[in-house]
Amino acid sequence: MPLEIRPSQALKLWRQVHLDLVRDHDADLSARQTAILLTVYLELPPHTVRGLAKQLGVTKPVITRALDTLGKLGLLTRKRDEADRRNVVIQRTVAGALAVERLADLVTEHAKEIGGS
Amino acid sequence: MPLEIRPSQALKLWRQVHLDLVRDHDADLSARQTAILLTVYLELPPHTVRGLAKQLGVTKPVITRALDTLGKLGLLTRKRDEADRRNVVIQRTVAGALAVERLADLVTEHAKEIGGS
DNA sequence: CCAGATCGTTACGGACCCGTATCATTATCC
DNA sequence: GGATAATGATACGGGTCCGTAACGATCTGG
Repeated sequence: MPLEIRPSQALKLWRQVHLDLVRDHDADLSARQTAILLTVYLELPPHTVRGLAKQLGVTKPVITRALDTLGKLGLLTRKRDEADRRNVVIQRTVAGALAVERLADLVTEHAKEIGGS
Repeated sequence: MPLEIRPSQALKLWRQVHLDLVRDHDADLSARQTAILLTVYLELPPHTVRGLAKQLGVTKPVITRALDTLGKLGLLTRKRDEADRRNVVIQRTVAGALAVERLADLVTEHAKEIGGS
């Protein structure tokens, strides 16, 4: 049973959520940062810089810089992989989980407000 | 009949669409630009710089710069209001309508892929 | 008319992000 | 061990955006 959304509903939803994100002057993540954050919190670990770069179709420095920013915001952490010390494992944080949860609530709340017209 | 989305579905949808937006190296609009674009195309005209600034809760220069970028991309146009020449009216374009439509399709397509688990 | 208000834009200094190229560290394989 | 490969981080030059403050153009009211 797929999720049924009509184009007009999708646009209304997209707009309302983005309005909230813009008005909430704290969390203004770029599309890349959002994609990284959600990938780390939705997909099974482990997550590496290389793996994320491949999934997003971008270069490694892009991931490194995004991790710098997301780490500064406390939304995730980096740790050396002790098995293979070349790798860096990206780990979740409490603050990050809360931010993801808040985003989920934001979307679902606005979905409720959108009539099925 | 409200639109029913559970939090886990919302997050999957948000991630998949953002992954597509990141991989599509053309249209990487910021959250503010997206909010402006969708407001212009979903809400009734006329749209002014001041009105958009108030709706988004940001300052006027932010809107001006976003309109510069969106205009350079051909997604909308500015026109002097002849009745009150202090005002600037933001108008839609064919390319902008297509971009909005493409975004709507992107969201609805990914919604279909998300199982109702 | 002319002072004041309103509208959108521009100037400026600073911060962030990008893509390419390069680097330091670590593992692999003969 | 030593050459090679792989990983993530960094350097650099360039572009975009931000927030505050100022600006020119235009309307309004006495």
